Amino acid sequence: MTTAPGRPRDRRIDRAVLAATADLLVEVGYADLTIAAIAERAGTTKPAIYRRWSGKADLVHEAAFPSDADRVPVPATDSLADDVRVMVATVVRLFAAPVARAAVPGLLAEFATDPALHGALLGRFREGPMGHAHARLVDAVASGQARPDLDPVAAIDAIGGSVLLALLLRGDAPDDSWIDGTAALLLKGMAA
Amino acid sequence: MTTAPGRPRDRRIDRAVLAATADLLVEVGYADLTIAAIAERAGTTKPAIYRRWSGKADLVHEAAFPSDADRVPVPATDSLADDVRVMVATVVRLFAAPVARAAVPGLLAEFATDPALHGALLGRFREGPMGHAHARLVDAVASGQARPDLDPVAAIDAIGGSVLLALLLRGDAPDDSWIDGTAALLLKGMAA
Amino acid sequence: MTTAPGRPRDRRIDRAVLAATADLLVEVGYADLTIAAIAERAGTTKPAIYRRWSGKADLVHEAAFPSDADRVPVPATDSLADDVRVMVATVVRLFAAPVARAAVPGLLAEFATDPALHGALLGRFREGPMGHAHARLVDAVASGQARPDLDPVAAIDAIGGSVLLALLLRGDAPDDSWIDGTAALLLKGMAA
Amino acid sequence: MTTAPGRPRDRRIDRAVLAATADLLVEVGYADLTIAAIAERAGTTKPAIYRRWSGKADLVHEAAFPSDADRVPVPATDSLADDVRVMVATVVRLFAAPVARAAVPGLLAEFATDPALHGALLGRFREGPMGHAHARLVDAVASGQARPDLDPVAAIDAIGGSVLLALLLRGDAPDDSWIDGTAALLLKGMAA
DNA sequence: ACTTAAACGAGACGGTACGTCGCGTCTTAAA
DNA sequence: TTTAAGACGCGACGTACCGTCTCGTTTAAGT
Repeated sequence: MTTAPGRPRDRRIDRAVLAATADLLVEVGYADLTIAAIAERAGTTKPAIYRRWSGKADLVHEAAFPSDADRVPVPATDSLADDVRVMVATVVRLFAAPVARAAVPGLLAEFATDPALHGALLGRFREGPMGHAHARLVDAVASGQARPDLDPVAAIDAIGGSVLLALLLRGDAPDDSWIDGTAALLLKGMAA
Repeated sequence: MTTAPGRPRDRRIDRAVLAATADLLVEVGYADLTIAAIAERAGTTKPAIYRRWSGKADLVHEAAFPSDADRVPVPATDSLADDVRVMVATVVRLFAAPVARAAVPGLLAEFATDPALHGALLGRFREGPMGHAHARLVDAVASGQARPDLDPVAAIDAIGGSVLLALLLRGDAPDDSWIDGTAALLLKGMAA
Repeated sequence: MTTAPGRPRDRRIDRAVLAATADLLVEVGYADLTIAAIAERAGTTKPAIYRRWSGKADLVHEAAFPSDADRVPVPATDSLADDVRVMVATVVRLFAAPVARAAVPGLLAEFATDPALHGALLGRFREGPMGHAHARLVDAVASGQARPDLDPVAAIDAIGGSVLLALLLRGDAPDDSWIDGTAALLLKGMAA
Repeated sequence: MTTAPGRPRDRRIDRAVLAATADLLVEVGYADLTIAAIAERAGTTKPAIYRRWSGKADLVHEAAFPSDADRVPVPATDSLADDVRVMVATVVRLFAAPVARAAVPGLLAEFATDPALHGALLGRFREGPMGHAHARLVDAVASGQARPDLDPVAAIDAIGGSVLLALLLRGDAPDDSWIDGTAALLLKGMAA
């Protein structure tokens, strides 16, 4: 394996653009976010951005959910109750961050048009928290902590969907009491 | 109360525009839907549309969720299990229709920019199926069918969110087994 | 004949754009002339310009050689000597104007790419001064003022080409002594 | 004088680039000619080209008028008639070649922006055919073959300009009858 | 053989302009 | 007043080409 020919990419531009995107996303929202404004804020130009990302959605998806953010795994304990609560709290933490809150509705809208992007973000979640949760639930069914007829996919839909809808309907991050209530509801629904 | 002066609006244009919007929405998706294309398909012009609706979001929201569609109430029985299953199925029926599937992500994205629209659609749901569900759950808590510490809001988030996320993640309408699994999960989470 | 439907063009925009084009052409030259700068100077926008003209060449050609400028015919006297001198002076007047001087090289270059534009400007000249000159020379041959074997086309090439090359080679407008010398040369070449 | 240190330039690249430029110039015209395309056609890269020429104009000017092409002098006879005809034919031969026809309008346009290039090409012609012609005409005035008041500069403008305009107006190379007619016209204009 | 220095290919860089598209508004004549 | 029609101001889009740069590699000439 040899190094790529030609002038190498300036990684500082990657970083500056991602940072500018995250900042502007929070400031003006997804709809009013323009590539030109990102370029200006990052001190670079539109072509330099299009060289790296295919468009606004691609760029925002990387800015809002950087690869190293989902590297915080759900710590599996032997208490299903604890783990479900951690799952809910993790999803809240991930999606309630200002950048994510600003990005998510726009990204969801783009998914309808761009299946590739859809798959990319989905895959990333599957290999991250969603994968962990799925494995933990399968394990819980096997060990008898959860009902034998529990559908892990439906359970994950319920966990993620509750948080997503709470955010979309009310806009602000769910508080601890909401998290407790939702975790209790879901745990009772799953437990043996 | 006297009739308005001048030439009256042509109601056929209202209908043609709504129909064209629904059709195009399914054909090209929310993002690629343009007012000019709707006008052309409906055999009318852009100003005639802007005279009736404030913009794309307003128009789509009426085309995808016509006022008479949510007139299908959740039939309250005295079985919480039956009612929860009906709630889930109703939400699926409402959001899995092709027009709704095409409209929802776009509308969610517009909510971030346009709080008025957010409130409008939300209010409509609150007075429709969501309101029914909320009342039924409050009643269930009071009658002892549900746990006394159940938070009806969290429960509704879970019902709606499960369906929404299932649609967003997988695109196609959830099948009966998913509905059964989700209804069972949620019911067990709520029941006394 | 009925009037065109729709909102009519704002003729003031036409005029403002043509004026701005002529001004900027002289200020910055053809190569550095941008549509965006013209739009800004004219107080309008790029799309409004592209609605009217197909591009820079089309616009410049109209700005540099407005339809009413070539409406100054060569007055035919019965002296071929006088008329040839007027022809030379007319071409000088037409092409030595600052706007024309700035426009001509650029337009010549575009002709290679855009035959339609070539034909348009050519036709306009044919119906203007070039047509007059051609008619006068044919007449001169018939009346015996000019040599019977004179080719009017070659003669017109010589008149126009002399002026054009003088401008292209030296940049500044030919003075009266150059005009006298060239007129004398050409007259002697044509006369019987 | 010692030889330059470092790796010497590859002369094959010079030749390949000039050939590619001439070919592409004829194929796509000056305006649509890009340095990247030339580099690709020549099997080299943009920096290798910019190392040798300052830009498109410089490169084209060398490709269209190679230094050895103007080495064909006007053979001075003692007949002014013969010599004028040769002058006209020489200019036609020089400018009617496909490469020159494609290059000239573009180069003329660049002259407006780049006086250095203007001077360079002009100087080359002055030391070539234009210089020869000028000397011959001065001589003709002195020897009495031409009118004593003949302005050699105006005469050269007329010769070159006639050919240039004929090419620009009609695009194809002038035929022999046009050359005869033009030579006759100019000769009669100059002769004593 | 070993340095030295420039040319090489590759391709990203900052920059500027391009021509197009959709928005939501407006102006007109006719109905 | 609404209609059809279409131009309006506005602002962003994504692309193309410019001429320069930064790499790692190659090629001679001078040691």
